[in-house]
Amino acid sequence: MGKEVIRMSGDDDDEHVPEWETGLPEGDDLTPLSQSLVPSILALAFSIIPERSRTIHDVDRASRVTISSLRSSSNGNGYSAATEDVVVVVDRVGSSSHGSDPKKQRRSDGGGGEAAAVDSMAEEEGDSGTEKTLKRPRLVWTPQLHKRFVDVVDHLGIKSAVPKTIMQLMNVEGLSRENVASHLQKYRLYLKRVQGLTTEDGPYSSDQLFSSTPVPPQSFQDGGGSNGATGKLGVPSMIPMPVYGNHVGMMQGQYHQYRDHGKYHQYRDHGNESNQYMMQQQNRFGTMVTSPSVGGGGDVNDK
DNA sequence: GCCTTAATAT
DNA sequence: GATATTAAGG
Repeated sequence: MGKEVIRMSGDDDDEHVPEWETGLPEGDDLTPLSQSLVPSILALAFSIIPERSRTIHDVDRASRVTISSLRSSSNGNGYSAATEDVVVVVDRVGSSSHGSDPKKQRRSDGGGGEAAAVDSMAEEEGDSGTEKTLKRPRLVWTPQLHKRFVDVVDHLGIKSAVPKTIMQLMNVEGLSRENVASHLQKYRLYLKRVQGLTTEDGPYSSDQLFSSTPVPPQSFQDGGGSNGATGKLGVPSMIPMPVYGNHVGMMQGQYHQYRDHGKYHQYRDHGNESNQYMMQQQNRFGTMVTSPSVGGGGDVNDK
């Protein structure tokens, strides 16, 4: 349990999951998920190779990779989705579900194991059912999750990216507005820092310092460390993630689901409602991370 | 009510 | 020490 070896090699499977694609818009109908977060000039200065804008196809591909990997490794792990109920929509506990929610739409059937991460670690409180009282495990922003976050923020524009909107666009079950807000806070701090270094700060005094950390080597992927998400680079560990093709951490995603937050719908239209097309690429891969090092689980932490 | 900022907990 | 969660202010 303590270790899930992730291997992303043969990623070019051609496994499609038709069910998930029905109803989804064509890739060409969608606007690019993101654009380069770093201005070209800046990128040039830092020797960052601008990546092409991502499209739904990219996301789809990533999803497939994830799925295939899950399938191949689902045996050894306890999180193999039982059979059905994979998608868990936790928001609103008592509400009768209607089948129209985009979130619920995605259903995987035996085999695929994609669903919310509700992980269960919530053993302590009694039982399932009262998600409201459950304590939510600490959310771990995996590279993938973060990437998605960045994509969305980038898509919205840093100025209009607010927690709620971001959360909606990310469309990740179990992710609360608070989670996003917190992460956004950190992200803004990071951006500010970067900007400070490049613009107002003198010439290129510390550019080198920064350019040396365009991408975290592998510190992100910690296998057992709880939040080792960041090594100790001299810089904030949040990097917009040029990591494309570096799917190393793809599987490790795991976030947990917490109390119901689902209370809002989407009343205030921000003008962009083009969401939904983002498929969830990482949902419940149950690994736990949080703390105790070893499979254990018990990290109930929280306060 | 939501967003931002600050403090606290893990 | 770093990151996430929680609380308070705007």
